[in-house]
Amino acid sequence: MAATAVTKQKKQQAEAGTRERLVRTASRLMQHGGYESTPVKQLVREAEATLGSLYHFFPGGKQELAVAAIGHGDGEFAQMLRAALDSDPDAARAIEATAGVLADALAASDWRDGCPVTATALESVGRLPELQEACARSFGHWQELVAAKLRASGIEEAEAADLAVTVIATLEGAEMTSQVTRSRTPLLLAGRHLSRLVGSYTPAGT
Amino acid sequence: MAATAVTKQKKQQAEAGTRERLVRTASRLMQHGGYESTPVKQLVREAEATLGSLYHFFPGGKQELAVAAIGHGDGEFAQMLRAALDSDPDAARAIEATAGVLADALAASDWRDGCPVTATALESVGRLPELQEACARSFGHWQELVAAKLRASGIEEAEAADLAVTVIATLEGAEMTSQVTRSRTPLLLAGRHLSRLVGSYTPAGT
DNA sequence: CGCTGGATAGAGCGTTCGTTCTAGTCCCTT
DNA sequence: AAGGGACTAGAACGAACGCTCTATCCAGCG
Repeated sequence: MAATAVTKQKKQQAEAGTRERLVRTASRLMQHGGYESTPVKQLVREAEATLGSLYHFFPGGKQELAVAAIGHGDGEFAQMLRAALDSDPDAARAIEATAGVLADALAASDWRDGCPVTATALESVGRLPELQEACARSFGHWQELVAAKLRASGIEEAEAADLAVTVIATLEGAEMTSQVTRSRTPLLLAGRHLSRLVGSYTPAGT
Repeated sequence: MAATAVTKQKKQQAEAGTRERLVRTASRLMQHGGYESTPVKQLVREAEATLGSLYHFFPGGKQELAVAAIGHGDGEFAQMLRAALDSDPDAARAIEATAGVLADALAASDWRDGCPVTATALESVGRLPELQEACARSFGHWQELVAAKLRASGIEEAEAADLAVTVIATLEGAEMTSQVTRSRTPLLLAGRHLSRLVGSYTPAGT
């Protein structure tokens, strides 16, 4: 048991290359076009892997890889979120700054790099339960990050949790609107309004 | 010219059956799974039409039909939005009521009938420009409906337009979150928070 | 040194995709 | 009654889909 565990660890280091490349590429492509619009062959080509490798690492095929890709996107977005939220001690201003960061990233990618989960989430509803759950988990993680920031700014526990749900939902909706209209404005407005909303819950000024 | 116009009018009444059925079915299926996940054959079957009819009415094929379907979904959603916004003279309360209506409709459809545009909008970004523009137009229409309501409640012109963008974005994001998590809560929270936000802009109480 | 099993490689499977095409039906006009 | 255009009908096409399969490579071990 212990021996197999060690072996497995070694193997994972060795295989990290191809497996990681597949997951990262899948995450990026699904961020752009979602699940159905991302053919396995293109995925494998861009990841510089082969079909053999894909089905070796993911016997469950495209869907299993997609679940892993959502997990990867979850982590990446969470990292960006943490950094943006830490940029200002005040929660309201930090959230406005986050919207700004999202707007910049979106514009810099020619409006391609939206939320790494949204597109897939909508496709998965009611047809790919495992994917749908992975997406739901991602939203939960991000909400928790925001909630922690709100609590740190003195907002009461339950209120913070509720507010965090709306903050993430608004950022998601505004990001989609910015993508489709090719304009930073929706995200910047969302930032401004979320800041005002959050500010109305914080006990004191800064 | 006038004669052709009359002829056309007659024809449109005659052809309303099949063409309308195709558009309505496309709108419904795309509401659930988006563009790529909706095969033409299934579409034609459920609309009780045939491929011949589809390519007769929409020489541009699936994409042209999709644009028409987005337009149809736009109109349907706008109608619902108007009704919900009219349910209360106060803008803040009306918007909260709207979120409630969306939550009820979503739950009643077993979380399938989300926004008729969102899924397609995300898929269209950067690959199907005509579809993307149709989606952007839809968002614009809905924003205008909300903006009018806000202005009617005494919010200043420019402020109302900005706020309307965030209201629609938040409702979109919350609806998606509700769909994926199979829970009314995100929509209901969005309604409560939007109400508070809008209330902070309205001049007087009620 | 040969053996073994994880990893790579891609041709090819059956299926399904969007679309085209020809044939046919129906009704309006003359 | 005859002609013509709008509409219906679905078989068939090439391309692309996700996936399977056999062959090969190569590092680690007895």
